[in-house]
This record gives sequence, C-alpha cells and structure tokens, in this order.
Amino acid sequence: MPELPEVETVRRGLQPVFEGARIVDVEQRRPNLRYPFPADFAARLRGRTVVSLARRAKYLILHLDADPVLICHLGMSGSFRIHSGESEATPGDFHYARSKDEAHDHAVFHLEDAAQARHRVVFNDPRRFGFMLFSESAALDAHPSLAGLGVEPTGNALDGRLLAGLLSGRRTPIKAALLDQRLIAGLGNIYVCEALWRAGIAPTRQARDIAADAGLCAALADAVRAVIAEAIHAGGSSLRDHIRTDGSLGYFQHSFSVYDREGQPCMRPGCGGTVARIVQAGRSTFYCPSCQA
DNA sequence: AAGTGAACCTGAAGGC
DNA sequence: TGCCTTCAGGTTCACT
Repeated sequence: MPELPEVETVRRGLQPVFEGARIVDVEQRRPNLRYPFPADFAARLRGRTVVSLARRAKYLILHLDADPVLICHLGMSGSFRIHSGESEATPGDFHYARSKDEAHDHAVFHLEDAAQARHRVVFNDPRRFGFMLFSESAALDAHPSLAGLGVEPTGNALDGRLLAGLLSGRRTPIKAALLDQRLIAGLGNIYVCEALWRAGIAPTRQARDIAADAGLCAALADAVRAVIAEAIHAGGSSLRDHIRTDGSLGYFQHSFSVYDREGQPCMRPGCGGTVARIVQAGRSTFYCPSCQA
C-alpha cells in the first residue's frame, strides 16, 4: 500500500532501531527484487554504522558512516518487521505485513545498538516490486531514482500558486497529473482520489483548466496537504497500537471518503450522490459525480 | 506531448 | 472442494 504516509510511518517505526546502530550482518536471500540487489550488497553494508533514516517521496534513505547510501522502495507489497529479543513489531501495518510468509523474507539486517542489544530487521515483499539500490554519492539528487522527483506534499511548500505552475498547460487529466511523481512526489492512487474529492474536483478535468483557476488550485493544494498530514497522523497512532501487539494484529485503519467505496453514498453532507469507479490510465479512480465537478 | 496498455509478481476475493 | 477471472497501495517502458 505504501504511499507517502505509509512510507513515513514505516520510517518512524524503523528509525529508533536503525539510527546509531551498527550493521553486524546482512542476509540477502535472493538475487533480485524488482531490480538485482547491488553488487556486494551485504559485504558493503556489513560493519557500517547507520547515521540516519530519511525519506524522499516513497523512498527510504539509509545514510551510513561511509559510502554507500542505501535507497529502498517498498513497491506495492513491501514491509519491514522488527525482531528485538522476544518482541516483534511491524512499523506501518498493511495487508501483506500480516502474512508472515517467510518465503518472501528477502533481506535481513542484523543490528547492534549502542547498548549492544541485537535487533533483526526483516524486509518482506511477496510481489517483489520493491527494490534496494546504492547511491555512491551523498548527493542523492543525482541518483536516477530520485532525480526529477517533484515537491513533497508535506510542509507548506505546496501552495495554490506553486500547484498552478505545475499544472499549467498540461492537457492530462488532473488525476494523472497528481500521480506524476515529477510534479508532486509521494502521492499514490488512494490519496489522489481522496484529495480530489475533498477539493470537489472531477478527476477527469484537464490539469491546465485547474491551473487557470487560482481558487481551485488553492483548494486542491490545501486538500493534498491535509489528506497527507492526516494520513501520516493516523499511521502514527496505528503504529503505536501495533507495536504494543505481537505484530500480527490489525489492519492499518483507514477511513476513506471515496477510495474503494464504489456504489456507496457520498460522505459529503447534503450531497446525496453515489461514489463511482472509473478507470484512468489503467488504474481505478473513485469519485462522486454529484459533487466533484 | 499525451495517453494507454503491458510488464514486473504473488495473493486475495469472488463467481460458477 | 476447486478452477477461473479480476484486482491490488508502484514504476517503467513500448507503443499509438
């Protein structure tokens, strides 16, 4: 499921285990995920100390005390589990994290923290759309996976004026424009649908038409920032709940207004419409034809 | 340039 | 019970 809020939730869950820890060993259990693991993957990580765990868009970035930088993407079904002694937790709990099919445990990081306690961090990814790559340089903007990524929808950078500039002149449907990682980095199918519903904008409208309306751009930028911020917040609370458990309980509790609600009543007060599903660029779009114009 | 569809891969869910 | 089809949070590439 990982869109930006889920990746950020995973990052926050992993951060206390990774940061400051020494990588004692790495098990690489297959040659590739979506892409081949980097050459000498385990050997080059072994012995390094983790300086920080960052995030850019849907990418996790592990900065070490020496080259390289580890870039990790969860794809559609990637997850991490933490094993610390007796306890176990899954940071960022979603569908596939529940299945503890060890056949899909593709990489294991053995860590030792400052108090010499050992932790294992296990990467599981049934569909193997995830990947791990190295950047030889700390200048990550030069890495092919990260170069060209657009603005983060967190913080205050994304406002109506900036959004208007990004959408200006584009003939593509607004749905596709918001999914374009070169414009805004980190939105996925769920939160694009949700943001368009909040802003009352039909997903089929042309991006350039939205760009021409300053009020709409401001409303859409606000909706994007709000839905991402709320989702991160919800992920955090779910994470806390989850870490108290044995790692096997509960889905990430989403409350979607339109996503996956085809045929159900629109949740906007007084609207009375029915959520519809259409396909755009091969992907499901959920929206309310009554209040999204 | 813009848009679509396919590809990568496994698993869940629903119809019959 | 099983077999079949469809669908899934992402990204990239090939083609109109």
